[in-house]
Amino acid sequence: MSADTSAESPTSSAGDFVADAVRADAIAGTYGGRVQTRFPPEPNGYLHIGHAKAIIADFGIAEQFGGVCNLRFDDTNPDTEEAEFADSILHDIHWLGFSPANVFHASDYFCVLYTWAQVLIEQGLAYVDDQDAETVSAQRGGYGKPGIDSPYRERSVAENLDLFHRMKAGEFSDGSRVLRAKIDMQSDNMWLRDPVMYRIRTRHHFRTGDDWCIYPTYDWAHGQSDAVEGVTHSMCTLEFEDHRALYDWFLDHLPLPHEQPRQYEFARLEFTHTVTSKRRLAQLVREGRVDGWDDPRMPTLSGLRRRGYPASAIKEFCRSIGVSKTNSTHAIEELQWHVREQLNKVALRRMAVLRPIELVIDNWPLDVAGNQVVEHFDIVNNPEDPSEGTRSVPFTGRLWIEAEDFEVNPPPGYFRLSPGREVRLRGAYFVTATSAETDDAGRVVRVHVTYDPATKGGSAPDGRKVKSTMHWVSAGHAHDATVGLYRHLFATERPGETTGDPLDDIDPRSREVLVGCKVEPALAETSRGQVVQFERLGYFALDPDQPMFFHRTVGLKDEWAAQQKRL
RNA sequence: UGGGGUAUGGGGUAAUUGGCAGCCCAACGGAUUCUGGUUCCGUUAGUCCAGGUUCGAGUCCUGGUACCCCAACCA
Repeated sequence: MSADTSAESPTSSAGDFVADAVRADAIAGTYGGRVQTRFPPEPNGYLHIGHAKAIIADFGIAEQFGGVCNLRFDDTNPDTEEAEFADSILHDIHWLGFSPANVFHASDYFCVLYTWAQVLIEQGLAYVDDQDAETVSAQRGGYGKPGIDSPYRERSVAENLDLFHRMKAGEFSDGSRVLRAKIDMQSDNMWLRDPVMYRIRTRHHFRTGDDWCIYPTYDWAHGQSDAVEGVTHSMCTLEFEDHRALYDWFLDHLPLPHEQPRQYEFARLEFTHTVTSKRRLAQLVREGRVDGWDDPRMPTLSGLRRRGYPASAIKEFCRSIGVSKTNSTHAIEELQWHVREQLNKVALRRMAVLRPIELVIDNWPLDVAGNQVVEHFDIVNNPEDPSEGTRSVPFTGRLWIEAEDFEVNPPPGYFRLSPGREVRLRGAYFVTATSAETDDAGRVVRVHVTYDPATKGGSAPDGRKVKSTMHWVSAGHAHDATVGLYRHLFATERPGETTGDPLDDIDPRSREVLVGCKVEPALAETSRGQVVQFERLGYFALDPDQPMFFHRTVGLKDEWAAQQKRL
């Protein structure tokens, strides 16, 4: 299936029941062939990987059927929302490669919502309740237990209208009154037990300023905003399934400018070892456990971007998992597979040594001044893409190699360097180990080898093979760099497995930083922010904010550790 | 305790709507390879349970089981 290796190559995408619904509507002519969706984030934090699924579903459906998808900020709660968050959200959507047809805000409709609330009041379908939140909640009853009517439920239309106007005028204190829909306090669906539509909140809103002191709730704002905009298919996550009856109820009683939209619910995207809860991510930022919303350890889109995840990998992953109603937790490795898949085609290859030991070539020549000869080799930048060309890498008789690339007593299946064995130094020469020096603790610190001048460039004229090709960095030319290895972002988040403070679950070993690893000089020419593959070590992103600091994006095959264990 | 949902190999996701259970990841085996990467070939393994209808059931019927969501003036 590699005939088409372009980034746009469509992999088989999983099924999508919303697409089926759209098709059915097209056949039935429900919306006159119109398809309109919307992505409705609340600007109270940065977008995380979980949102990517919704973005791709919303924009994807519109794209697939030649419809439009708008961005609509669900900014109905002035307590938590900020312009900074709205900006970051728009930026992340663009990064993923989508362009909203329009950028709307629920707050654009505060006036319509206010008018429509009066429409409901006039029909006797909404009333002002003077009770406090606790009382209202208690009266709501419980599962299997009916609720009881508020004593204010039967107020006259005139009185409700008057009270509602005065709520808006700021005559009442915060929390002293609410506007409620008059539906059914006996309903099995808790959301139909006279839900709150407006609450009094004397607060500054980041867009409407101090124009309002009453704010609509999610339920009163969402479906109505969809209806005003002309949305046809309104997708949200599974926990809103019970709200659909309310969504429909409101719209059934209002003078809508378009055909009535319908809500569809799909399962939220969850990963192993990953926190996808905006509340907890906000907590990490607030308490300074991370450097910010875009910290590379964060599962936010901005964090992943900084970590080197290509947007295409995230999109391909989402397409592969489809849109279904089954609650499921995806192995984070699955996302990483897509990251490697994309990166393998484009990441430049470089050599680096994370845990260096010295390799001395005893028969390496000296020049007339008695210094070691320096030879330069042209090494291919990306074997997957010859057009990336080669780079010149200096080579001498004193090199750094990876500590784990040498074993005094090689276990079975180990085919790198060991005494008497010949291996290839990538792009340079074949070398054969002769002896090793150890420190006081018995660790190998220096390996002595001899090289075969006939194998210059890395291949033997007599056709003999070696079982291993190792990476290396010239000791006299190496740059020191710092590498951050992110083992796990956060602890496993599984319902039932979490006890106490969520932050206690974070693995303190989640970040391992290696200081002073050795990288080849050509790395310095690689532009910042780019992802390179360190030969055999995995993919690393050069942090644009920190000179010579690399974040591990993903390993090649993270099973290396397991293989080691088996040996 | 009432209501709303969901169940397909180890993890996900399909099945022309009643017609050979397919695909991706993982695992395992082999081939290629100047990265223990990539690529290629192959193997293992699945319809929640119990009945029923039918020539034929993942799909339809009956009855169970498990898990998720709902009693915010959050979204």
